[in-house]
Amino acid sequence: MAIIVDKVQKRRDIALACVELFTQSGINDLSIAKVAKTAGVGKGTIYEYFQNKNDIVFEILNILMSEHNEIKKKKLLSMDSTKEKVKVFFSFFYNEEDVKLREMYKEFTSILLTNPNDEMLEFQTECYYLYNNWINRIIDEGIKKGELFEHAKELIMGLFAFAQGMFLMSATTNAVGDLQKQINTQIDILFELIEVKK
Amino acid sequence: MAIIVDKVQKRRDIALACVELFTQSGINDLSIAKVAKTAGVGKGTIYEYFQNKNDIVFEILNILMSEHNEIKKKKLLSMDSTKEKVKVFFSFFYNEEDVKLREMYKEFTSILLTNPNDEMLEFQTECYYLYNNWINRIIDEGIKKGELFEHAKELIMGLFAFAQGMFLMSATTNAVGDLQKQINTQIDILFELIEVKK
DNA sequence: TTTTAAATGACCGATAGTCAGTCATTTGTT
DNA sequence: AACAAATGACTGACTATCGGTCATTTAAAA
Repeated sequence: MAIIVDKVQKRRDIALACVELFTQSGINDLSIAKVAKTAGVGKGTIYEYFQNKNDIVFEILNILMSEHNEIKKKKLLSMDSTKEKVKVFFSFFYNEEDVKLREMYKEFTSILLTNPNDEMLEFQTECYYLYNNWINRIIDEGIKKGELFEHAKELIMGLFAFAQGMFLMSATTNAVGDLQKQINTQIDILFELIEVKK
Repeated sequence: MAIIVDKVQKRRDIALACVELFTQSGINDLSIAKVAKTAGVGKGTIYEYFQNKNDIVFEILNILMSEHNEIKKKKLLSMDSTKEKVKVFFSFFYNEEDVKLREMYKEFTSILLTNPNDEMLEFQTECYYLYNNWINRIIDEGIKKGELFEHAKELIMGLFAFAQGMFLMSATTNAVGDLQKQINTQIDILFELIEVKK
């Protein structure tokens, strides 16, 4: 036998070494050669661990995403107001600290729209369910605490799609000035409708 | 002088000749050589009329988009119910007859997310304003006719982003079953809130 | 015949992806 | 302990492809 490396870990390592590279330049301006050099491995090695350039984007997104989820989970636990929780939940789309993740998310979305593979679609689907559950739980709590009306859920579920759509627009047009404001205003409007007045 | 061709028209012609090609294969599987062959011109000629492959996508989208807008405009004029108008307005995202446009829209969005140029961003921005105006006018009419409450507008404006977001999700996950139903249900929910009960 | 816009495809440079060969480490044998 | 054999990891030269350029050709108009 010979050396056995942890394939999964090495894949991560290579991807991690290229986070800056990918978040600074767009994927289209990057060659595999450049990536290999940055990661300090040979070009052939890249293909031992990745199918292609898109696959590297996928791995980087995975890494940044789970980091992000950990942090957000903690943040949400330390909060009381349901409305604030919802706002923090959606802050991903404009938060200064999530720029890198957002850049990768844009690249990844671009890939999903044109060259998806099953693994990527499945990942994105999982994310969707995960976030849906998060919101659901936040709203459920709000209802239990008597802050929100029972019908809150059916209204709030559209919010995720709304935020996604606003983000897309802000990324693809010059028409969205202040994304944070737009999203939070919409949340305020919705809460007017679902919040139990005291 | 020599032959003077209508540059704008020829650009359209070439693009039109490739609509099928682009809507069937993804842009990544298409070479300029193939495009040129399909359009019946030399490779160099392509570059007389387009900056690059993305620019061809842009032209095709332009064509399909304005066709679509014409048709939709007429359709909307022939309708009475505000709610139905709104539903028809958003049918772009799932209508069987708009598949090709949607395919191109996906490709175009993908480009906008990673390699936009100013012209594309401006176009997309114009579209955004145009559609915003359309909805606004529909809702305004509804208010004037006494079908809707005054506050309808602030609620309905989020709908565009919502639909956009739902479309994105349906295109990038396996989690959205029936897009038409999802969108229409959300419209129904909203109209519950803004419709004047008789 | 001259002029000039339009069209062209051979050509070039870049790059994604492959693969035959090398290297490093472990295992088995004496 | 010494060494041979086995094998997975790694590599970068190589190939095929493709986007984009440009010198040349074509043909309409003057």
